[in-house]
Amino acid sequence: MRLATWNVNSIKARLDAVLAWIDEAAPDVLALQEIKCVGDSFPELEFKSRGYHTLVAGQKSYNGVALLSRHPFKDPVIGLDGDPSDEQARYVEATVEGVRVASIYLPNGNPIGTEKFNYKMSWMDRLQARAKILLENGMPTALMGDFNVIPEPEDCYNPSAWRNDALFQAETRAKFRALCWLGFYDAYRSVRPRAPSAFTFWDYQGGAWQKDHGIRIDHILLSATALDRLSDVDIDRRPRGQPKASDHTPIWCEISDTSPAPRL
DNA sequence: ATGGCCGTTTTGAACGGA
Repeated sequence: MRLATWNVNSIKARLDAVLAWIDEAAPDVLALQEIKCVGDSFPELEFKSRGYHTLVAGQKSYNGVALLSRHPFKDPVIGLDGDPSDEQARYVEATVEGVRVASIYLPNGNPIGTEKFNYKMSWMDRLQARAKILLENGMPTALMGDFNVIPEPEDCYNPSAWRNDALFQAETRAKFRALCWLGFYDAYRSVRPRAPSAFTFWDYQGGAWQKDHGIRIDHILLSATALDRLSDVDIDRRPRGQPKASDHTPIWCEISDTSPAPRL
């Protein structure tokens, strides 16, 4: 089963690019972020005609996440527990073929020292609480999306340029690591621990793409039971180089039906 | 100094992104 995630920065502006990518990459599940539309405006029919079910947590103008799947969804959950007053559409979760999958758009949190950063921190605490429940449920699980976290200095072109950014704060990175200590594994680094320039985002400004001044902030976190079935993972940089691209590019992984044989 | 963006919204300056 192939799982993928992509912050598309408006599904309306990116529809042709997303359709072209799923035709080529053929993911079984694609988690989308920043669809920037309400559920009624989501191009459900275009995906349905390609054999995909859709599950949408929409919001007008900002945020918005969705899941596409070739197989039916079971037990969908829209929204993240822990703050009933939170109206931002940043979380959707469901079971596909016995795997629990989530599409996550974690708050940006800039500038630091403001209510936006506090919101990011409390959102990460809520995600931690949800992740704990998912592990206790015991199903193989993939948390996929735009985490807005640069985990390590190697995950950005110039760490000093990000020192005062919410994406690279010690507190932000510590909460991301807490998810890992809980039992969620960074799929990309599990397979490619020292791959350089493993970026998923390049700013529109300053020729960042042309200079490869990127950051790795889109992640697939796998429970141990899902990691045990991981056979491949990669970042597909090609969509970022297309005209009218999103500032993010997709990352995907392959989960085998059974665990790969031990290499002894 | 070593850059210049993009998508959204009661269409045009403001906001959010990272």
